[in-house]
Amino acid sequence: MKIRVKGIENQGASGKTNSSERSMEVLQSIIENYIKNSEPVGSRTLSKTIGFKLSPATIRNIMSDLAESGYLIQTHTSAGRVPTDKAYRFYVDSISKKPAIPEQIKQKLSPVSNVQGTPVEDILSKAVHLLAELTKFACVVSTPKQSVSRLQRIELIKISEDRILVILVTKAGVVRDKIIFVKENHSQEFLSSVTSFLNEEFKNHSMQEIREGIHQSIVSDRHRYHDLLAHAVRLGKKAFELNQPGEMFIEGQMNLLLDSHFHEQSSVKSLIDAFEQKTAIMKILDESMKNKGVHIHIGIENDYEHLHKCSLITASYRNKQNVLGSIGVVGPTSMDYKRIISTVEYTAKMLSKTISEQSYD
Amino acid sequence: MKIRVKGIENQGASGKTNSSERSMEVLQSIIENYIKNSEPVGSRTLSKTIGFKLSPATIRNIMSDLAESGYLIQTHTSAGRVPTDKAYRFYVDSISKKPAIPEQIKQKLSPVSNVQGTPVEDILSKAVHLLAELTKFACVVSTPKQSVSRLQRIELIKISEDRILVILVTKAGVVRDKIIFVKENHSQEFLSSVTSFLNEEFKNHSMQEIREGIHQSIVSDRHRYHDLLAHAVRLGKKAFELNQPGEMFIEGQMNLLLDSHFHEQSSVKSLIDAFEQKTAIMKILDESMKNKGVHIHIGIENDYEHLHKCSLITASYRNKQNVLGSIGVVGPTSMDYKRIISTVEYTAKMLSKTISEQSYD
DNA sequence: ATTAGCACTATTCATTAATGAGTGCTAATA
DNA sequence: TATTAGCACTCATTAATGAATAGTGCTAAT
Repeated sequence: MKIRVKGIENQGASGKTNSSERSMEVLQSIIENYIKNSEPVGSRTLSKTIGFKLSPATIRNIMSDLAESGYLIQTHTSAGRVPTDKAYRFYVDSISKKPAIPEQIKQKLSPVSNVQGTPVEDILSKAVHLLAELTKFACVVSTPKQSVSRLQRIELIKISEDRILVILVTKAGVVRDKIIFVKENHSQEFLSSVTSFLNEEFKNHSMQEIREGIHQSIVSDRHRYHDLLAHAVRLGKKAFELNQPGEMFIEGQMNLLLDSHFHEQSSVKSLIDAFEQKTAIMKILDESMKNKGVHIHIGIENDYEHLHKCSLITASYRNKQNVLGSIGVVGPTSMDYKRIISTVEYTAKMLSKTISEQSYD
Repeated sequence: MKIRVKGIENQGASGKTNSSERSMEVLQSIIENYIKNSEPVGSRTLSKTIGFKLSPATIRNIMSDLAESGYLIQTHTSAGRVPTDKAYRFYVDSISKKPAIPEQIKQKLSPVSNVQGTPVEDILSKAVHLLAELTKFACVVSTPKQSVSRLQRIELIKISEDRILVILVTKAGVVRDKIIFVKENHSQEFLSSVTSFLNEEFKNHSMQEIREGIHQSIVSDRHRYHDLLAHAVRLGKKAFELNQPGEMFIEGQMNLLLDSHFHEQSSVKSLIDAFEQKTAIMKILDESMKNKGVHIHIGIENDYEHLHKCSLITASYRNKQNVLGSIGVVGPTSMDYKRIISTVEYTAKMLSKTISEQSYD
């Protein structure tokens, strides 16, 4: 008897559930049991938890089939079964209605929306910190991508004969600064003129646009006669050219090390590498910005090998205009998906709301 | 026979070392051995490592005395001896000449000084990251204290009818921003006037001074007739009032968890708490800013109980004018003090050099 | 189709014994 | 008198053993 796990067909109005439906239910129970107790689940235990509706023997048969189809594995002959990544994928895909957010979580996250005049970075850092406390896993958040952000204001401040401090304020409320080096010794007055020119010219344009368009729009012939503009071009180019790599805040790495699933030396080292490198996780966060909603990467689904024993749950946050970045949780593949997914989703929503309110539109 | 470990007196020009001198040498060997191998050291082993100049039996006697004076303990009857915090204190105090910085370390840290127009925060973050890689322990750095920093420039940027973005640039090169809420709807032109007024009035003053003096200097009667000033006072007060708590960057926490000394659950949890709380470590960093040179806190010497199994090595960094913050390493009490101390010292020196060059003086 | 029963397998746990590193003490030695 | 060799003793670590346990797979009965 082989049970087809995919391609379920409901066999009419029969009161009895057909076998593949039932085996899916069993699989679900196994997964939930394992998520809860982190221990291989056996047929007897399972028979109990589902209220003896099926005998251990029956369950054994079903389990055997599920194992054959790659949903379960045994750590050793006489052990219970453990869900595979394939099983988790099935599980999250089959989640239909998300649980309501418990009042307790809402309460805990309320500081995120309760901010007056706080820089965006601090809001993000607060959010990721709370998320880590709530989920007890490692959490990450990417700062708003500069390229999509639109310019609210640029300031050029003379620091010394050959150095100018550039401050960029984006609509999203992010302030970035850097120093540019120049050959000419401009006066602060002159810089102020350039500043107001650049502000007029580029306010509300995205950094990307500005960077790409800075030749055309300014160097266009109709302007070339003006000396100030020649300098403005040079300074502007320098000011906008650096595409700062997006940053990422990490919180609660230590939580993972307390988690029983990562107790083996090897996986701990993997994780440390993963967080050290950052790029892999950053890439996943970036990816998550492209589509709406919650994104789920389960174990082996991750491209980066060091994350093969982790699942990542991410969601993007945005202001009224743009998707800015995303926030996520890194935990063991056996995490409580329902809870984590809804928590991440809610956090991202709060974040979007708060940042939208603070955005300069 | 009791050996006085403190208050050594060299007994004249005798070619033979006296007994307390010798026991100090033995102690030193034990410590270095333990630092190297992380294993209780026994009399036989020690006799070997010092080239059989003393027999195991003699060493046993010395060890016994050292144990009695509180420099060594045994984990159990038949185990070798392990240095106590008191021993480490003796050890670091007796380090006379610091080892030269290996070329390799200099090389590794060179990116810290190799920065053009990088924000101070990024430099700090780079430095602490490299330090963590070098030492394989957790490292921390505090960002420049706002209170001692002197003002380079303030900018007020109108964001919306009731919100103004304040940007403070300090001489040390730190840019801080925050939003203040106002009742009046000031025009950007008006804000520019206030801005230039505040800049003239307060440039080069420390934040502390500004905060304390903002009543006297502006509200002084001779100015009161001017309407702009009344507003400038209000805005200025709001702009400067928030004493942002100093931040702290942490890197390499995970390193500690790989360290064999922290493998027991309890101490891991302690450490997590310590880093979660931050305040305790922050306090030590602050303390370290008060005096020059490297500061060493060994195990039990730390006020904060969760750090009783750690040693902290810290050193302050500065620009030409002020001590700005400090950087440090958190590791097990059995760390290689010589190496760590000189590495931290060197890093702080590089940091000071780089930041001084970038400072706006 | 389901289930009870049983043989079989592998882990876990406690017990035991052997090993070994290290000490402390005493007596011999330079 | 300071040092050392020798020996009895202690305690942790390790390996081996066996009992208990949890679980499976198969077969036969329902």
